[in-house]
Amino acid sequence: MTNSIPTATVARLPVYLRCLVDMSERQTTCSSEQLAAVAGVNSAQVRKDLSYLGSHGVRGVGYTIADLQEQLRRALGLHKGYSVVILGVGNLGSALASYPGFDAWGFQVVALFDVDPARIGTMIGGHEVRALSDLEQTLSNVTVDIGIVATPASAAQDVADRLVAAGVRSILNFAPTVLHVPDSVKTRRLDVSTQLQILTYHLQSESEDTPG
Amino acid sequence: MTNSIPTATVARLPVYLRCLVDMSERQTTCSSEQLAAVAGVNSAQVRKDLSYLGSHGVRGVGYTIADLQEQLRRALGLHKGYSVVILGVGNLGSALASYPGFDAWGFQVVALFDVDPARIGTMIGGHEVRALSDLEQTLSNVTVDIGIVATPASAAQDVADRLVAAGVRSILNFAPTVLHVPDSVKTRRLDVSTQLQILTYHLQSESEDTPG
DNA sequence: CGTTGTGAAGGTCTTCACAGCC
DNA sequence: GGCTGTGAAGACCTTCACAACG
Repeated sequence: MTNSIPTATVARLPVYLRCLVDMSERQTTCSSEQLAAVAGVNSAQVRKDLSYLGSHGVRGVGYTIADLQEQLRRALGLHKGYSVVILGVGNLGSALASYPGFDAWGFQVVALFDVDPARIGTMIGGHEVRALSDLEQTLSNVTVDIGIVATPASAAQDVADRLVAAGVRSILNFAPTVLHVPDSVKTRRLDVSTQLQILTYHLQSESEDTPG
Repeated sequence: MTNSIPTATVARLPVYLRCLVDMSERQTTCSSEQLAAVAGVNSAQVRKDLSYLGSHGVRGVGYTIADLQEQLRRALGLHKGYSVVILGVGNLGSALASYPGFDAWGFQVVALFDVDPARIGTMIGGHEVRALSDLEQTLSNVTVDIGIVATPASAAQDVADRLVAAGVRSILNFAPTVLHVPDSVKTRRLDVSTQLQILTYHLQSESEDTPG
């Protein structure tokens, strides 16, 4: 299947999906214009994005919400289930371990890891925290699709290397670091301070524009 | 100052800054090639990005790390301090309230809010949790630069509206929702499930390519 | 000699605008 | 009539490649 969807489109599909789930409580059909308004994009964008999934709209009417949801879930691979491990259970990792959004989208947390002896053996969100040194052991027994790195920046690359060595193909990185991994492994960064700094750029560039 | 930096560049500047902070422990100077390797981008990209800040490199040598850090901080507005409020102190909001990265970059958390009576009045990360109904009152007494929305999706738009009405210009949104705000207000989304779904797209599109 | 700064080329993404269809 | 699907245009972003320079 050479049906590759442009990156920019892929990044919007989860947004559309969520909007459709919301909408489905109120309507069964929706136009590209409506979806665009809710998702905060241009309607031509929506139509072009959806056309990569194959054309499932009806001219003069719009899209059937239920069908479109199904298409999106299929395109994003959400009809399968995925297993997840969380590395590092400090404040953020603990919060993630209890995050209800995993279940809701078919992700199953299979293990938590940390290096802190005070945390190892404790239960968080229904899972026992294991020693990080047991990572390889655990990954040899269970298939893990996604590793979530919630360690301090200093430990992130090491942990990522070990995940990669153990065959994990996807990493969600909360540490404020760029991870270096083979091309075959996909990583996404979710870094609070980077995003804050992008906001401060705009805050300050506005105040610069103020005439003196 | 019509010195506007392209969006794509602005998004990379925080990454460069962090890389330079790391590097500064080991060296005083660095080439675009080196910075590019660490930041995971092309070296021409680095040079072009940095050229928007004005040209501060030395041919044949590279950039002085300390100077470049200073330029980046200035461009991102980090020489000023910013005040932050956190809306919603569930798992995620609580974790954020204790996040050391705020202080490190000059952000000051000035208040936490929640609707849950069991949480109101408790202390988290050295701050007392206030009733969300006191939001307007508080914002009329203190200038707040950035609102961090860590509420459930269902409350996010309401909270955002109230922040905007109270004059907050920047919002960091952890709720899995697209916020609708005036153009003058900047928002950034940091949504775990969106990012996970982008990862699953790649996981599944690979397995599709496997010849049958 | 090594590295920057940048014009030009090449991609990718977004938006327009309208034919085609229900 | 209303809305989709899409070619074409335009905006934006990245990469190349090399002159300029310390």
